[in-house]
Amino acid sequence: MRIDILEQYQAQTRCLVALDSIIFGFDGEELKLLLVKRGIEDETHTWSLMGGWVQPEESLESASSRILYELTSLTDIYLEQLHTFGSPHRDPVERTVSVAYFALINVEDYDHKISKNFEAHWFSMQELPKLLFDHGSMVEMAIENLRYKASQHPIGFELLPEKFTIPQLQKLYEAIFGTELDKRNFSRKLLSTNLLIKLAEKQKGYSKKGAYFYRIDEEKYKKHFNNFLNFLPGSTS
Amino acid sequence: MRIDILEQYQAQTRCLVALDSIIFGFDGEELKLLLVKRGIEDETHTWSLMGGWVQPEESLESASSRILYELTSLTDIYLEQLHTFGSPHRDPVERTVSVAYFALINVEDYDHKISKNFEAHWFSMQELPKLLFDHGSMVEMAIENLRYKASQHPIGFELLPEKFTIPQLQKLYEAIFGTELDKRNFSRKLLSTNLLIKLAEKQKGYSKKGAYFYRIDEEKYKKHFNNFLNFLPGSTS
DNA sequence: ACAAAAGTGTTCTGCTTACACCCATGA
DNA sequence: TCATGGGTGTAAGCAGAACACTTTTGT
Repeated sequence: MRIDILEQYQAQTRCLVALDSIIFGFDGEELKLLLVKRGIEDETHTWSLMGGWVQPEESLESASSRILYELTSLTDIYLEQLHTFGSPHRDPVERTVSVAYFALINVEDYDHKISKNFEAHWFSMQELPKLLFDHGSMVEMAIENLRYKASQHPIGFELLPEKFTIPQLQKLYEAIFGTELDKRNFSRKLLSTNLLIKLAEKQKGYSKKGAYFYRIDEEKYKKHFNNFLNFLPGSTS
Repeated sequence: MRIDILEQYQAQTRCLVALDSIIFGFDGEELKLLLVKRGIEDETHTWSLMGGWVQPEESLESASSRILYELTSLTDIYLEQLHTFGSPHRDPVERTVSVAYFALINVEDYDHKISKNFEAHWFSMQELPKLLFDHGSMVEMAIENLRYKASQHPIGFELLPEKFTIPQLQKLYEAIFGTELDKRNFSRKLLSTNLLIKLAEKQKGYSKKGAYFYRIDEEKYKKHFNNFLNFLPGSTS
């Protein structure tokens, strides 16, 4: 390695590199976003995305998993890089480049008793508070991306418990797209993927008749992940 | 702002933040990638993506435009953030987080007489040399992304001169997707977008009959950018 | 006249949509 | 028994795919 290269490296300014996670959940009715008040340290009490800084020996992926784990104590969650935000003054304290990830978690698995270090709260997408810095744009981009992804890949399942019913899944898609779907067309297309395994058990309590539970065929799910689903329109009935 | 926040900021390590551009071009037959030897400074003579560092008062977008301008002296080119790469040791000299952008340029506009600071060369996608660091993965991700984008949005035009023929455009799509398309289906679907304006002039020299030139309707192009095109399969004839 | 590329239409198939009735059960 | 949500089938329309011949013109 030649000296002039090292000099070039030396001459550059270094930036803080942060990670922020847009964490989506679904409570059976609405799409939700998990926000935190970095309240212990911050008097302004603005809600913000869960975030943190990348550590010296960490990749971006593992840093964002770690940060998510610190908040939710969940592992193996769906996590995908969204976009990197780097306007010079997005963070007024010091220039910080932030890599945003979006995560899909199953709200039932989220244990809110854990990590009292953070004051966290699930917000309806309809009623988001004002967010820190440019976190609002991050959320906007994330929801767009989620819509696209969900239309093309069967990622909806990541937001549901292991056992779920078709009406639950339909409600989820309706929440993601903000539209109503025809249940006949929806279930036909869904079942035509052969991705679902019908269980003997029925859901109790929600409806009188009870809907059958299904689980996803993990093998096929991974294998067919890149197949288009095209779950977009289709109207009510 | 409370002291403990400032302390937290202080405690973090800073990283170098780089930008790398995956620059696509089309020569009428093949999809090409523009690579540079950062030869003046580098004895190893590895080819690499065009890159640079983000400056203190620059956004990521403007930094990548600037870097592209330094190499090609082109402005107003199609440039889109692809992904951010941050493995701890991807750059052996010092930890560098690199934000990759992909660019579409018209090869005819590219003036290779300019910027002798860089030894640059157009490579066929079939015959890429070994690349610096993780630039190979960047290129892989970029081509996937280009395929997707081109299938959903009419970005193909960005790679062509202002006036182009339908057979040229078809060859471009064939190069992007590595497949052959049926010219009847292709031109029908293309014209059905109403995005093309037929010119009186015909292309000379390439074929005996000569194909009509078209140009794109800029207004509609911008307006309909988000409309799906679905230019994927369709076989030969 | 012939070679080489441009240009153009039709049929078939399968997916998407729209739409309505019966079923099972808890209250 | 009735109200609520679960579950299923069918017909019409449309877009994608497959496919072949004529036109133009330079040599």
